[in-house]
Amino acid sequence: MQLSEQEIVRREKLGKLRELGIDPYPAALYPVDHTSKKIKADFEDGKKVVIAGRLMSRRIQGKASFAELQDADGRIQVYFNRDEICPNEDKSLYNDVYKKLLDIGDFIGIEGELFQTQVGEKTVMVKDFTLLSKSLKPLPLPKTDAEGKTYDEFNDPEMRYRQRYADLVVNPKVKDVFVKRTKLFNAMRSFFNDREYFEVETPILQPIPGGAAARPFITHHNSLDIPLYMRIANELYLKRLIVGGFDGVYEFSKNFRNEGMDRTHNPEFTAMEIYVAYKDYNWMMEFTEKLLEHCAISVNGTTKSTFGKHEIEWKAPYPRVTMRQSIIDFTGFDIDGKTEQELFAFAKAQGIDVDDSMGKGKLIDEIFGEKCEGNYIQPTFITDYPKEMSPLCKQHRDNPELTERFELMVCGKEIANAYSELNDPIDQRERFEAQVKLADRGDDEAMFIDQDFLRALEYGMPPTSGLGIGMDRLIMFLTNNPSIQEVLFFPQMKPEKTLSVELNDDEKHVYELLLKTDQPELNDLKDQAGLSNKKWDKAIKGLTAKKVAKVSKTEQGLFVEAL
RNA sequence: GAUCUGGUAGCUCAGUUGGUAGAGCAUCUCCCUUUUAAGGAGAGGGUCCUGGGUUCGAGCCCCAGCCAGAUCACCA
Repeated sequence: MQLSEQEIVRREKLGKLRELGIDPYPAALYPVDHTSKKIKADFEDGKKVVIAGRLMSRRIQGKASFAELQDADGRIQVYFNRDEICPNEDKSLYNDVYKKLLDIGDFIGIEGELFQTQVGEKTVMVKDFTLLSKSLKPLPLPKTDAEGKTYDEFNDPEMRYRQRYADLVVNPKVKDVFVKRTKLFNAMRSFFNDREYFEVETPILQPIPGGAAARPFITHHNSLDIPLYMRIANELYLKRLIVGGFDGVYEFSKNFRNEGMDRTHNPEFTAMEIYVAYKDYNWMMEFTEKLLEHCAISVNGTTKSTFGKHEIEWKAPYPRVTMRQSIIDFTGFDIDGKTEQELFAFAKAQGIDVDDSMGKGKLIDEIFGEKCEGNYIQPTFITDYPKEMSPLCKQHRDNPELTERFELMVCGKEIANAYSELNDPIDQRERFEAQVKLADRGDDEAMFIDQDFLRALEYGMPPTSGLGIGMDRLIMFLTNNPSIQEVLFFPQMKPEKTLSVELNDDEKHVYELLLKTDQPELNDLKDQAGLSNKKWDKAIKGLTAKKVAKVSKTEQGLFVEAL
């Protein structure tokens, strides 16, 4: 492994610390009794504290030094004074250990007393300190000046996502996003638990990937010798539990879809699904808007949030628009009672990309997606979707062409989807069969038939309403992040290239020639090698970089030497 | 999948018809006892993403590739 100079220096310091009898990675617990936040909140002159964290900045002024310690809650200034730390003749703890052997990024523990500097900064006067863990790699540290302008920010998205640990240490705002993410999950949990709905877990490895139309990941179970799919949704399992007699079940479900990746799609993502017996989608709309209002307040302390140039108002209630009305509003076209041919012709005329594999439902969805969806900035329920595109949803009580379904649109994107769940097992079987026909027509997202799910429905499922919320998208809207990667700790990335230290063919060739002659002149060796100028240049530079050869200049000329 | 943009020191970035690579911060050495924009002086540090090509000579031009970002397409 090729180490930078700074990494080598830090490794040397490690050795020197050990020579001084200091273990750079001690085992014992460190008796922390304060955090940076607590110190600032309950400041008291002269109070004794024990804190620990990462050393994040140092301003050394001879026999004294100010530094900043960063812990999980933030930063606190600490003051190192040589004569405080080293009251006796031996000043090495300050002069050597602190000044020379510690680095930014090291974890240290500090015992000290609180005081305020002449400038009024709350500070810990260090009485003793302990190295807790030595950092061998320099952190990519940004700087902020007095005007709040930041320089040298660690802001390359690729590096930030690949090295999220460094991103979190160095960019406090990143940490805030994930704190809010967890607050959102906690807020939802308590909202559901307060209503006595039951959190459950269902299989991630499934023999049939059901509950959504998406391309699954396939894996294989060795002893059963069967294919298994990673779940694309948990809907069908949660409904089985309603069959089993639970009144309300919910699950935060890691789902996996083998599809394209971009700023709103990660191969694994988190959905929340909840199913409540004896309810319908009208009840669920009220439930959803109350839930989101509650979540917005828990996460941001207010019902408003900013997303890009939009301010979103999460306060319930939200407007409700039928899909038919929405299409009339934005195109003037009434889809009611239209044939597939008429819908196809209209879509085509509107310049929407449609093809023969699309049924009526899909055509309507394309028209809605193209002409309407993007216009809903404030939370809006779109209701009553066509039957064909909602195979798990109950037929509308007033119109057999439609279903009792709504989606919640925010900033032109879908963040929630809910049904009055289909519980007629015979109807459900027919809908699955219709999906199979769509699949035969070329719709690669149509669903499989889950016979076991049908069996469960045959035992009887009470009328139930179900809701799914895309948690990643919701947190994007609540934290003003336009990219899903910003709200996932470890977004999926292509594997990093590993650099090989081995010699390539040209380097080997030159190296062999070099070994045959003792310190040849550079130009002679170049002629012998017979490589193009560029290849020669690469080869000799490669050899010197890998420290197997050395070029030295004397009065007689340039000579190459094997090492 | 398409198009555009980018990849240079630990970090953020410059880099002139193509002439052997620069700054600031960080690092190292020395000086500085309540600072806070980063004190003063000096030094070291590079696979210019990879592989080909053109050229006497490529960070720069050409071709192919890798990775990332943005926009679009796809995404019940």
